[in-house]
Amino acid sequence: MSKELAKTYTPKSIEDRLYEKWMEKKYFHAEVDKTKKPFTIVIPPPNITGQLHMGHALDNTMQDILIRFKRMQGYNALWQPGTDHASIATEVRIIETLKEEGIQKEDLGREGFLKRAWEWKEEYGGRIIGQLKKLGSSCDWDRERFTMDEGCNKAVTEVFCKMHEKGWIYKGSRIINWCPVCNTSISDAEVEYEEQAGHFWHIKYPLVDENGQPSKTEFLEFATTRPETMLGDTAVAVNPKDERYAYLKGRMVWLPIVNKAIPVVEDEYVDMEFGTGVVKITPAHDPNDFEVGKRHNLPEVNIMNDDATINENGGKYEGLDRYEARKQIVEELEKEGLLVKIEDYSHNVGTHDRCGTTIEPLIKKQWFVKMDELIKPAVEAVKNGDIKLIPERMEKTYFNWTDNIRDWCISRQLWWGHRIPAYYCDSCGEIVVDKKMPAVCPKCGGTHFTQDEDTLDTWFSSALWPFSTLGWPEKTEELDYFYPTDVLVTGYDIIFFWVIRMIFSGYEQMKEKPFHTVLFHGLVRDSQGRKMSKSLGNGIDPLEIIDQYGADALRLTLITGNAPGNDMRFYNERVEASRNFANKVWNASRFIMMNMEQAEEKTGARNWEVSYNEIKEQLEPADKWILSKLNTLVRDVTDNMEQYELGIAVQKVYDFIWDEFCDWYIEMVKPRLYSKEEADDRSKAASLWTLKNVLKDALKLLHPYMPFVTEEIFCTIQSEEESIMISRWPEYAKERNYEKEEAAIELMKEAVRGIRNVRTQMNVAPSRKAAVHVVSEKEEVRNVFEEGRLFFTSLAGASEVMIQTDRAGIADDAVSVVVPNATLYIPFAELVDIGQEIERLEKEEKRLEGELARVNGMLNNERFMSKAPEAKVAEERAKLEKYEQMMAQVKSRLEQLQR
RNA sequence: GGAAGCAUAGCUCAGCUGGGAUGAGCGCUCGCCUGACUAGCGGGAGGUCAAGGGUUCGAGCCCCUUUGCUUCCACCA
Repeated sequence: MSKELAKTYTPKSIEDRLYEKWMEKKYFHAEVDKTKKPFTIVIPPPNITGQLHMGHALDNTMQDILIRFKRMQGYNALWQPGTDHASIATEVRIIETLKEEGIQKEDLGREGFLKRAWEWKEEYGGRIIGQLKKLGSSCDWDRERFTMDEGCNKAVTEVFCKMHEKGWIYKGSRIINWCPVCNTSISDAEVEYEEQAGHFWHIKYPLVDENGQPSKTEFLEFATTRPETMLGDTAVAVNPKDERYAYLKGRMVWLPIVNKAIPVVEDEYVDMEFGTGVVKITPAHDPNDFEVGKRHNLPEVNIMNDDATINENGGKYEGLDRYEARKQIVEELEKEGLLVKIEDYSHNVGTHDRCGTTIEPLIKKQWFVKMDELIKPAVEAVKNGDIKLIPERMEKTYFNWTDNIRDWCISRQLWWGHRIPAYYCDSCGEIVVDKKMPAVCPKCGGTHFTQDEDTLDTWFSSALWPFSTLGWPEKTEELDYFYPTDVLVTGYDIIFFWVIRMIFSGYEQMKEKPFHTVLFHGLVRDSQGRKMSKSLGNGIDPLEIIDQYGADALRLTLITGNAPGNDMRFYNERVEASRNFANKVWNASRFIMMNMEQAEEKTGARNWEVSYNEIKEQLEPADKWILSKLNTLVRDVTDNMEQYELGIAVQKVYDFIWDEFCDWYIEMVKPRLYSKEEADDRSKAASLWTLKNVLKDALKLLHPYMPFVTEEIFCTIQSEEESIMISRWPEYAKERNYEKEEAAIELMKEAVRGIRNVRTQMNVAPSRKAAVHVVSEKEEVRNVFEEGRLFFTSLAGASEVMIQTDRAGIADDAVSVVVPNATLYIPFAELVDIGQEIERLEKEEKRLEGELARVNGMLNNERFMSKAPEAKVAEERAKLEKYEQMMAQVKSRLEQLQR
């Protein structure tokens, strides 16, 4: 009849099978159901180019925990999955593979290239999904989306047109970051600064004399890190307050090589303290110079082609690469005697975060999103707490960005992505932004249009993810029901790219926040604290870890021992510890099932398969104690999880299962289970009932963290529910609080620990079994144990051992240990070294003195008394009383011993 | 240049709005193959909570200063 757990825990043999079962049963699927409260998470869509890495594993484990938890709590839990087309990343990868075949993307043409890209998506887009499944992610795969599927495309076009109409999307000529290798503009957020060793070239330009010729005697010296840009210089700037250069007002300088006169302008931007206080101005190739140029109406001379070679404005340098041009220009300047000196200089250079190429600031016509109005509700939402960031300190990073926000450059010169819905009239060039190609030009009546060649920044579509995936811009039931979503889980590294943009998009399009909480996690680093990266080759593949230790172990490892938003180090020893825990749970469960089976064989009935009320009267102190402990655990764990303190919550479950349940309760209950007496069957049933039900609830608490092992055990041990993942989350039950029993067993644990210590010190041969009877002068303690017997295996072999238990705080209580069949009687005096005992008591006395001082300090402190809540004061008063009692006992015992 | 974080046991890290560091895992060490589990059981050693100052009856936690490390933002030619 009974199913059995395999003798050894082998995750490989259970995980895939259980996942398939869950899929088949459609447990992950959520439908609109107005009778239930929704709980929604949208997945940060992984790139289709992606391979699951530790960051994903952490991110998705956290989401899965929250979703499974809420699902068990009875929410209609939807975890909305999908993937991101990742325009640049994917396009770069495809170009790479094409290169291997000796094909250029231009050879294929736009359509041919896109065909390849879609094939590529089909081939690799599913890979990461399969990997997420390995992890146990309970996403609603029936709702899987893609940022470039039909619905998302619609949403993108809709938003673009709406915002354009509002004037918040515009096309403008600006200086942008250009990647000469990817051949596209990139946003500020995609620029990564890198410290590079370079040079500082000190150069001088001759002033222009009265005849309009370069002076032979007057020069203006300055320094630059990019001498080649001089080809595009249109001015030289000094600070208006700089008296050294006051004489330059209105004069011109001679731009060598290009051989023309350019003005000297005065601008606050120039730092007088830095270098010579003179700056050459190249508006077309430097963002700051661009601003200066705008202020002084300077011409913008672009000297570069898109591939970073010099263009026709560079005269004889035309066609040279930027670095080659630099070399030759420096040589020429030197020949002319205009090079003063070369200094070594290390400075930050902007590079493209995707390919590492040094970016080139260029002036280009690009599409921008105007941010000043759009950002306001996003700032407000975090300020007034509508959206909570966890940990809170992330707010600083958030505001740092919003306060310095600049317009968002959204056009990319790529093919893979959402093509901009802007159309140019072939006859008059009029720009029409519309959802589809217009038929007639509103300006000239022309009927032929060409669509803008550019595509949108990949984050433009992901910004809409929380509502586009739910059907927007259509008015869907889903949108109505699941939006706003609840929690967003992500790494702090994409707060600017994604989080902020989703927030302002949500407010703008939906008039409502996209989620109420953002839960940030840190980076997963290697065992030495380095970032995991391909180039270092120090990445740990989560799939290998799963293969070796199981997904459960990996998940537990990623969640424990880490506070929100902090980076964590990953090393195998920690995974091993997690796997060992899974194994522990496995074996404890085997033990319980084994005993149930034996009991059934003996009595022919499963007389523990009853309700709590039916078994209540038969429970013994140990049973009540563990039930009470479990009850508290349920409350605490639920609390922690609701506060998103996942690591703390699971740590508590771990401690409960291993220490309290396995190491204490199971040991205490063994003698009862092994008893051959028929009279003990009732007691046996009570313990089996407790074992099974405590285990079941503990498994439930653990399930969000370790879904596979808990499901396998749950389904084996029990028949009425078909899966733990749709079972009911345990709830705190007041009637299962047994304070007296709890206190008594805790006391006894202290005592037994004492016995073990004594025995170890005396090197007494171990006895296998022992029963502990509690003799207490306190009535309530006696009452608890009157009927109860507590048995231990692997316990000390002494009998009639008196142990002081004032450590647990109750005076004059003592424990006597009776060992069956033992003939050895060891008087207390022989067991305890009097000197040691005095030392211990003196230490205790000192500690109590400290405690008394502390509590007295509090109770006598006016400020504390006026401000502290009553409960707190009462608690402290109780402590005071307890400490005073203990003190008295310690003192009398000391006196006794010292005599 | 601006900002944030970290500094607690040999290692990696928890410690909630200030109220006893019996902290956790790993490692080390001693003793156990006890009928669930050697992926285990029972003990033990190991911390002036980075340094200095302040607030407080009381500080790992709050404030200031210093030192060291990490990260983010900006970028001065």
